[in-house]
Amino acid sequence: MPGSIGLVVITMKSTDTTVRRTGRPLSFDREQALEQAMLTFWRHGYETSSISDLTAAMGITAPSLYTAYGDKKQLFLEAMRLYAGSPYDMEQALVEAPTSRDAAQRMLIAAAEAFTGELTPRGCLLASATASGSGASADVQSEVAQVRREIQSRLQNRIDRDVAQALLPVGTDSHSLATLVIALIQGMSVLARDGTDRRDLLAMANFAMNAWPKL
Amino acid sequence: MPGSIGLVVITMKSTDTTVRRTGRPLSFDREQALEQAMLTFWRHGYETSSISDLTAAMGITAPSLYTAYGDKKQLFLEAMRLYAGSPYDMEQALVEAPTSRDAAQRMLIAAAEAFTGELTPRGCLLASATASGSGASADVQSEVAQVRREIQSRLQNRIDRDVAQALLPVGTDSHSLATLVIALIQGMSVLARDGTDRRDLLAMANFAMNAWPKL
DNA sequence: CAGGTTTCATATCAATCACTACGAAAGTCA
DNA sequence: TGACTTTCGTAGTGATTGATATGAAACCTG
Repeated sequence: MPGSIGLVVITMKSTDTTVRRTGRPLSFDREQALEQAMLTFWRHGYETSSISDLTAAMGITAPSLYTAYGDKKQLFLEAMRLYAGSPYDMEQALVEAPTSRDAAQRMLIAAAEAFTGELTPRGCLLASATASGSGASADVQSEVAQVRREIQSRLQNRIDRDVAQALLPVGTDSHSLATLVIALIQGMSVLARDGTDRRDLLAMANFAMNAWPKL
Repeated sequence: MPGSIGLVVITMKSTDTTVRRTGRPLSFDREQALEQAMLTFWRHGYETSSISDLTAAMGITAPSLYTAYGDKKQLFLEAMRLYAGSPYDMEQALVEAPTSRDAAQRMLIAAAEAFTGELTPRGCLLASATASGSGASADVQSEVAQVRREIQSRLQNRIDRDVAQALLPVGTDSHSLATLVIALIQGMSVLARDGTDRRDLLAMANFAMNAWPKL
């Protein structure tokens, strides 16, 4: 979930960059430009980021953008994958947490910190970039929604595991619990954009954990 | 907070409509057209609703829109006030609730229902319409944020009143509590837009109330 | 070097953006 | 009725949108 600024993200693209290709080579760093595109989408949203905004931030011209990434939609989807990180990473984080309660708390804390970073835009790209849009971008909105649902689903599975292992009361409503955590994270994005500072978000997240079921 | 579809909202505009005015009269219902504009902004957002979208929904032409409402920004702000209702109404609702806990619970339930209405777009206009946008709409974003902050502030004051009357533990963190409720409402908007149904949102809201302090 | 391939910068494309000039139409007021 | 005022529909404004055509430039291969 957190943005990976400064981290080298290993993307699993089909184009193998180790193969020597003929023709004039790219004159810019494809990953670095993608990161700038991600930051632009993060700050200004999908439809409300223009190609001009993107090319200015990426330091390339429009034709370079289109030959390197396809079109605006594909560029956004690639930027979104860079932002969200690989699903494997999150699966790992959920597995490594001792309990689902820890996992939820860590997610909330990580969100509060990521949404108020000094080097990045405020809020969450997944929450804000396609929060609204014209009918023309319905497919992009739905792809973003699917990423959110997948995160929620993985957390719910983690909770179910704890219930099965008697770390949570029998009959715990794992669905509502996972929904609650995701809703809080999305809501924190709005508040962070409004200027709520990190300390307040962390205090709120801490408060919210009081709703977590006790044995 | 809920949209007032079907309700006549008394707006406190300086233009007194009871005064006979000279010249050709308006050929459309100003309030009804405003409601259609609100629904359009609600569904598609501020920047991502075009003047064409708005005039089509309102059943008027562009010049009529501009003479009646000013420009796109003023139309949106007026539509937002129609959506949010008068501050007096919300103050009243907060006062009428027996306790701040009831007030918070009612706000959550009202939000869950309003965000999944069959006659209205999903989610919350205040949460989604300006969730992202170009720098050109920063002033509009800030006005929406101010409405959100005012709602949060009023809830916090209501909580403080309960603390003073010993209905809540001394030292209750009213700020975090109010922040939590607002964050949940904003988050529910995102989930409602993703397709989460009313039943799930209500169950989640109910679950979240477990975080409310007990005496 | 010559041939092939890809990216480069320049200059644009049609479509849409928010917004408005203009004159006819429709009302009030004397 | 005849001014006066305001809104009406038509047709556009310049600017910006996402996306490209074009030919020169830069690389690998042979």
